[in-house]
Amino acid sequence: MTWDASFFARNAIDVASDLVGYEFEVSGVGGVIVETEAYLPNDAASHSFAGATKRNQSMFGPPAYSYVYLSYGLHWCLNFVCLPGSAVLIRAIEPKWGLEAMQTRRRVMEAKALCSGPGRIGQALAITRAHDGLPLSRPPFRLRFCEKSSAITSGTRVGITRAIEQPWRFGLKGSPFLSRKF
DNA sequence: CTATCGATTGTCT
DNA sequence: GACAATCGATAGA
Repeated sequence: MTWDASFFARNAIDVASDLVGYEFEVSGVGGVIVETEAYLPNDAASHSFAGATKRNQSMFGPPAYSYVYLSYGLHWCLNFVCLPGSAVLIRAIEPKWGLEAMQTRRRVMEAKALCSGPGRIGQALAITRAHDGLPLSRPPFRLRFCEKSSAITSGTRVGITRAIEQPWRFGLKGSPFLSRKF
């Protein structure tokens, strides 16, 4: 079982929910996606809300591509593009491959602190502007379906000031690698 | 444990 | 000039 571009050519809410449990890696470093958030067109908290700009152009490109942006001037965050103007933010990963590389890049040893947050993932997987607008189906990325190991939960999104009530954050129930509890 | 605050820079008003 | 899809350190309960 695997995925294709049509998997992402859907409502970002459905994609965000379905992505939890997938395995993802960048140049051999990664693990299981355990937390995601959906951002939609006409969503006041989405970078695409005010229309296409130089920064968010990837969000308006083809589905199944990456959208990487710099958060607070210092954290690179990774999204998977869905239908035009929508994307799924990858918020937490359960480390599985390349633990040593992650520990070196993050300067932390505990597995729970390596990828539990969008900025931490960016640092652990060495994501930069160079990873923006690339197809998820080809190196350095690798994304593959993985049988769900437990139930999916949902809740409100994190770190935003608008549309804060939307329950568009999804996660693996009970996972110790979440960025926050639900 | 929770709460607060500084860091740092691209982007938009 | 203001602000941001965050993190880590620190102070206090």
